[in-house]
Parts: sequence; structure tokens; C-alpha cells
Amino acid sequence: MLRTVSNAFPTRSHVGSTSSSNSWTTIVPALARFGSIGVLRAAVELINDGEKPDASPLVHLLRVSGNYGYVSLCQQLHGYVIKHGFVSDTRLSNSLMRFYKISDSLEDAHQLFDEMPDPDVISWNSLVSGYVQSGRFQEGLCLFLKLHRSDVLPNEFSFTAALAACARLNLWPLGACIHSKIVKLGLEKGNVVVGNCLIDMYGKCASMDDAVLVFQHMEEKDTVSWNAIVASCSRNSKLELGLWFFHQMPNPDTVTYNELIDAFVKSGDFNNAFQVLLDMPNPNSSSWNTILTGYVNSEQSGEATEFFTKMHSSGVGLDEYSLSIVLAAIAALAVVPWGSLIHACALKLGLDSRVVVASALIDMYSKCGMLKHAELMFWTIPRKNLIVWNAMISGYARNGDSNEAIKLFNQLKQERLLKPDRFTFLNLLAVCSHCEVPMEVTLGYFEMMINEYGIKPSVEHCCSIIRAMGQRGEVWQAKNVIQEFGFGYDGVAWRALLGACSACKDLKAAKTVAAKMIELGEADKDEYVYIVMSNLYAYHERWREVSQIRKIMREKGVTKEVGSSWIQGQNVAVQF
DNA sequence: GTAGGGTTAG
Repeated sequence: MLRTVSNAFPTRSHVGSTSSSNSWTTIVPALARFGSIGVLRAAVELINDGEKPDASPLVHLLRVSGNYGYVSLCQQLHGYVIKHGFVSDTRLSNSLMRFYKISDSLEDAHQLFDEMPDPDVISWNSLVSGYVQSGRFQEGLCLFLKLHRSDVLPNEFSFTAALAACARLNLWPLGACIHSKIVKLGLEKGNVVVGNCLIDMYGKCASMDDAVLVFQHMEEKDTVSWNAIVASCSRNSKLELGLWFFHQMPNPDTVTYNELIDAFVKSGDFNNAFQVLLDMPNPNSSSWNTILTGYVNSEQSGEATEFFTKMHSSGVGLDEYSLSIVLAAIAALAVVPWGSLIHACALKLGLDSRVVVASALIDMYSKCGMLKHAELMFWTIPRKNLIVWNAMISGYARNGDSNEAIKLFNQLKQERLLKPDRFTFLNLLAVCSHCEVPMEVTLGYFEMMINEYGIKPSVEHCCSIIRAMGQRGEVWQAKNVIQEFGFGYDGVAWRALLGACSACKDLKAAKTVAAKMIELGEADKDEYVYIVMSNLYAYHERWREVSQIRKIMREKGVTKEVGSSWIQGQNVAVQF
């Protein structure tokens, strides 16, 4: 085993051969201070020479080799830890957890945690923050709540990770509850990070006044505190107040300016956003990406690609986000040559296997109808995450290939490495409802989602079921779906049901649904209800009702163009 | 020789 540890090194020693004068007492401080490859190699050679380390050198070794990304070496060190009976050493296990976290193997970190006889507060914090940092906020919070019920006392580190999760999930009640706990334990005093997390949490949970209160009561403020309060204001449409805080701020940094750009972009003020970009001291790729994202989100894809060209020639580096955002714009414009160009660019920058880029490429190719390219992309990604799988399933769904979508879903399920989420099922159910997949199969997936994966159906999931039922003329059953899952007051669900009535030409049911939509005020949002009803009456040759509806539509100022475009794809277009 | 855990922009 020791021989293999030595073989894990990609380079030769930088310190020459290990002299016999080396020992753990000299190597450990060197590992702690420099952590160079040479020192690391010397340490491994020491193990190979039979110098048994105790826990402390192993902790250092794990940290340094983890930082260099020596996955195989760390795994072997894990083996060494098990073989030499260090498994119950909490500090060592915490080091191993850190390695699994930074090498994107949260599952391994969790397994290790479960095997620890005596996890301490750092073990808990490490895993909670691991989940939160990789965007798995719910799992992070569940673990935090478990910690709360355990014998281990949570500290300020535990609370900050939990607050970050509340912020991202918009959980004001839990966030406020954690705040009161923090105050009770006196943890908000003398700790800037706790205050910063509170400002951020309140800001993201639409509670700007609370954010300002926390900010004002903080004994000590750093740049993050100021950035958090500026962002809280602009996020809650208080741009003026945000600018006021900005002008009070002692040392704005790049993040501050990027937040200002974001605030202007979100309020649709691209001119001021540019001005900040031009005037700020050190714009980075994020500064540019923020404006790029603004264009894509406001459906100005042409402007986005133009801006990307400017960004490219400005000399600022392109990162994985720049590429994925511009790919979204290109996908919307469906200009394949540009997409290929970005693909080449990603290859050149070595960013093509990053999941954000890879999934954006899959999405772009499938939106341009080039499924083969999307597939090629998908199968060459070494470590696929759920976003990548979802992008490919969505690609099949978009192109109406239910067989392939279902096949891929089954494979995802069989591999058992990743759990399908609500987006996976959204794509799966959508393709089922569009491709006349047998109803029992479609319903089977719907039930699997609820019972096997514990995913609460959203109104969009139900809409797919409603559409599938509508195609088979089962509109009354579809109506039951709305009631059963509690979407009786959701206009979107009734809209889907009206579409279902229209698909199976069921005038009687459509009349009931239209009445419900008028009652909910859904009919006032646009002309959909009137157009569907008018077409249905026309189909049934009820011309008197058709002219009545046309009269209402004229009074509402509905134009011919709107009428025909809305109906596209429903095969019932009537020209007025 | 005392490691191992936390916050802000996209």
C-alpha cells in the first residue's frame, strides 16, 4: 500500500531524495507552513520508510494533498486511516470529510459522517455547509435541525450555514426563528459573519426593514456587511436607499459595483449599468456577466450576443458563466454556427466539461434541433450531475422523442447515483402528455414522483397530467386532479384544463371551465379564454355564440394577430 | 507540531 501512495504523485520530488534526518517533527511544520509538493512527497516517503504517523501528520497530509487535487492519494490515506485504527479520531475524520467535500463527493462525506462514532460540532458544520455550498439547501437544513436535536451544541458556524440556506429557500419564518436563537445564545455580538448572514437572509426573504435593523445594530461592519445591505435594498426595489448606503460605504469593492450593476439591470436601466461598468475600478468577468444575464432574462438575445462580442474584445476573461449565458441567448436565436463557435471556445478554455457549460451546450444543441450533437455532449461528460441529466431529458422532450426521454430516465433511475427531482419529472410528464404515451404509464410516473421520491406535485406537474387526460377526452377526471392536489384557485391549472377541453372539443366542459376562469379573474389577463371558446363554438357551428364572443373581444380590443398566434399548434385556428 | 467548520455579486 505504501508503494502505491508513493506512485500517486504525478511529478518527481522537488526536494531530492528523502534524507534519514527527516522525521514527522520536521515534516509537519513544513506541511503546515508551505505545503509544497516536495514536502508532500517527502512525507509520503517517510510513510514508505515505515515511519508511522499519528493523527496530526495525517491531517496535514490530507489537507495538502486535497488542495492539490490528489484524489487517489487521499483515498489511499483514507485506507491507511482505516487500516491503522484511526477511524474513531474525530479530527482525522473531519479532515477526510473536507477532502470528500472539495472533491465533489458529498455522498462519501455523508457516509463517513454516518460512520463516525462521535461526530463533534465541526463534523456537523462541515456536512451542513457542504450541502448548502453545493446548492442542496433542504438537505442542509434538515441536517441542521438534526444537529439541533442532537447532544452536540450548535455554534455560530452552524447558524451561519443554516441562515444561508434559509436565505436561498426564502424561509423567513425559520430564518427569524434562528435569529432569535442566535440572540438567546448571544452569538450575534462580536461576530461580523453572523450579522452579515442575517442581513442577507432578511434581504433575500423580502424583509428589508429587518435587514436594515440588523445592519444598524452591528457593532462592527466589514465590506460584506455593506454589500449585503446594498443588495438587500436593491433586491427589494429600494434602489435609491441602496445607492444611499453605497455612498456612505467606506471601501466599495468589485462585489459592491457588481451589485449596483445588477440592481440597475434588474430595474431595466441598462444605461446606468454600463456607466457603472465603465467607471468601476476593477471590473471582472462577473461584472460583464451580470449585464449579459440581464439581456438574456429580458429576452434581448440579439443584444446579449452583441454584448458578448464586446466582452470578448475587452480583454476580460470569459468564465464558465459567460459561456453558459451566451449559449442560452444563442439557443433562443437558434443560430447553430454561433453555438459551435462557443463550443470551440469552451474546448479551448478547457471549460467544456464544467456542468454549467455542458448543460448549456446540451440545451443549445437540442433547442436547435441537433439532438445528435446534444447526445454526444451528454455522453462525453465524465461526472454528470442531475442538471446535465435533466438537460438531456428535456432535450428529448423538446424534440418530442418520448422513447429516448423515458429510456434515459430509466437509466438515471437504475444508476441510483442521483435522485430525480421535480424538474426531471416535469420534463418526463411533459413529453408523456405531448406524445400520447399510454395514460397508465404517465400516471405511473406521476405516482412514482409522489410516493417513491416524496416530491409534492406543482401546478405545472398537474398541468401535464391534465393535458394527457384531455387528449383522451377525460376532462372530468382532469378536473378532479385540480381539486385533489389543491389547485382550485390557480388560474394556470384551469387554463390547462380549458386547453384540454379544446383538444377534445368538449364544449360543455369548456363552458364550466371558462366560467371558473372568469370567476378567478383569469379571463381578464389575456384573450385565451375568449379565443378558445370562440373556436369551440365555431367547431360546433354555434354561430350566434361565436358572434357574441367576437363582440366582447372587439370591446376588449383583441387584434387578429394575437388571436391567431395564441392558437398556434392547437390546430383550431380561426381567422377573424 | 493543534489541524477540521461560516457570509456578499452572476
